[in-house]
Amino acid sequence: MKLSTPIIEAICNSYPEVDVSDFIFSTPPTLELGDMAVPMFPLAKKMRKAPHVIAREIAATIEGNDHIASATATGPYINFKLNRAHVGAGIIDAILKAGKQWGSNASGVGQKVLIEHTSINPNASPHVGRGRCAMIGDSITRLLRFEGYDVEVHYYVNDMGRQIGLLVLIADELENLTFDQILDAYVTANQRAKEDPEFAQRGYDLLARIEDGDPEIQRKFHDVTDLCLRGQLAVLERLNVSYDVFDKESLYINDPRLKLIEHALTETGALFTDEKERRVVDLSKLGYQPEEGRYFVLRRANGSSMYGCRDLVYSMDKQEKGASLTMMVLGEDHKLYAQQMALMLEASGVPAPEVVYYAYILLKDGKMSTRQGKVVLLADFLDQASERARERVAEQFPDLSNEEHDAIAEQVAVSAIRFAVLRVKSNKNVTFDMESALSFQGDTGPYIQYSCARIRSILRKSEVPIPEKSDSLFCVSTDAEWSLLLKLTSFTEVVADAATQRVCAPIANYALELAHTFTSFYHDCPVLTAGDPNVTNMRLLLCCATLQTLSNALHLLGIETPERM
RNA sequence: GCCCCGAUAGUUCAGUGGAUAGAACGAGCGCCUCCUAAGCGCUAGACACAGGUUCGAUUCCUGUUCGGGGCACCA
Repeated sequence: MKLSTPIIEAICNSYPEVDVSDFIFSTPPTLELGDMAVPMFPLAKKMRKAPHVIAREIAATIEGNDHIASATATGPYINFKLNRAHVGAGIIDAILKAGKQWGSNASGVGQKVLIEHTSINPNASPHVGRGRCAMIGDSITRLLRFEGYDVEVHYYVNDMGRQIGLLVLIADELENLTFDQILDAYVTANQRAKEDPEFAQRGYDLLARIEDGDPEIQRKFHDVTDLCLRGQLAVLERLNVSYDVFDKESLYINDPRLKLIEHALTETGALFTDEKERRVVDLSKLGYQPEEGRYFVLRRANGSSMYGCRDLVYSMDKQEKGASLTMMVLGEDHKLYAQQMALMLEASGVPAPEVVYYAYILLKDGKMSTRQGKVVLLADFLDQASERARERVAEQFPDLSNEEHDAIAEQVAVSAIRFAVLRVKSNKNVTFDMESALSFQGDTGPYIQYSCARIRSILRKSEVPIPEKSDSLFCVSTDAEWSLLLKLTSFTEVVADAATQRVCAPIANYALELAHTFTSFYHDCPVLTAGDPNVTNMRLLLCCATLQTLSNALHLLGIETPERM
């Protein structure tokens, strides 16, 4: 039950004319003032009385019960104190009963979602900017699954196009191209295409041939793409990011459904052949206002299709898979493009996907640049972070095996990067600083994992059995315990808001706050050495509930919690 | 030039139409015979600027400045 429900009931009992929508709950600045506050400003207008007068009147009529200990008017607010033992026991029991499901509102049960994310061009090992897309997409997937949605994750493989053509040319020259060489090869290829028109033309020729279905060329494109994709997926897998379905761009080249789209666009008068024999969509015919970005080219003069062509069919294909919601995670550089696609899709009777955008990750000295080698590769970060974490764990737990050291180190490294990226709202540029990301101190993923490890340590050492639920002697004797209980119970609401808004940053920040609240409790309230068996019991329950909540929150972020660290 | 995002402490980030704007890093001072010091406590420090809406704006709106992204044959 929500903490606010008994309060609403109590007020409505005395004031039947008050409507639920008049309530805005907030938290008083300090626990001394109360646990929950209701400001009287909205009611003041309705009842034509000063807020502090109403507060005093209403507070006087409220009687304590199981849930409510007291109601006090403080200026224009009514501050409620809750019955700590009763409410606290209810919170603990709800968490332990729900277990791994604790926090879920089950808002997505029975609904299917198709989400596409990451879809990196197969040309290099992914850097942290690309990783932002993967981590956001993966966390939204986890969040929606947690809420009960049936989610299918798709990855669009850009296995053709000019860049792959150039890469194929280079691969032909160098034999046995490896994944590690691909970035260099890609940079070289682009450089040459710029300086050598003949080389560039050969790349375009390859595109025309693959579109004609030349099997030899298809094989070459496939080999280069596959090499690259496998290398990229290995890195993403280290980050706990996974996909269900891989859709190859090349499969959509000569898709008959494109004709349907072109037909629909022609019907609206938007699709025309321009003076250079290109097939162009005039988006202003579809309701697009600005002059910039008004025209969208579907086919080159020679009839070969542009990227957008295949993407239109791909979007149609995704929509036809029967999901009630289709989503994409895109960099903000794709905003205009996605808007253009949406207009063309809708004109063709295909609903546009819902898009989550993310802004770029910057480095301290500016933008990342693949060409200048100014990037932080995910693999490099993970290697360094893992190495650092390993040294620490090996020193602290020499009894554990090498494999265990490695496993913990990797979990810590992944948590460092995932947390650092996910805690920032996705529409903001993030400045990534290698040193602070590697430090594991302060507001970091490892800090939260550390809190979990401390809880596990207590549970391991407990000589009394861990209780499964609260008993009649449950009591909350300190503010530290009570603050922790209040923090725990707010998880459900955090999840609900995050899921409806398709954001994961609030989950990350919640986990951090909860870890801080737990640590205060940890320092103030001895568990095993409390002296009173009832207090120990209660605190053990509190530890279990906190561990469950932190684990659930971290799971949504794709972060695991080691037993020791 | 036009369009879309953003601007909170020295730095990196939270947050809210209402009671004292939170952390962390960095700086200074403390704390391990005590469940893991990847920790804790204390001190110093911020809502870019100007208007407007409102009983009340850091939050909503407009403008300015600064930063990021985009604007037809790349994908």
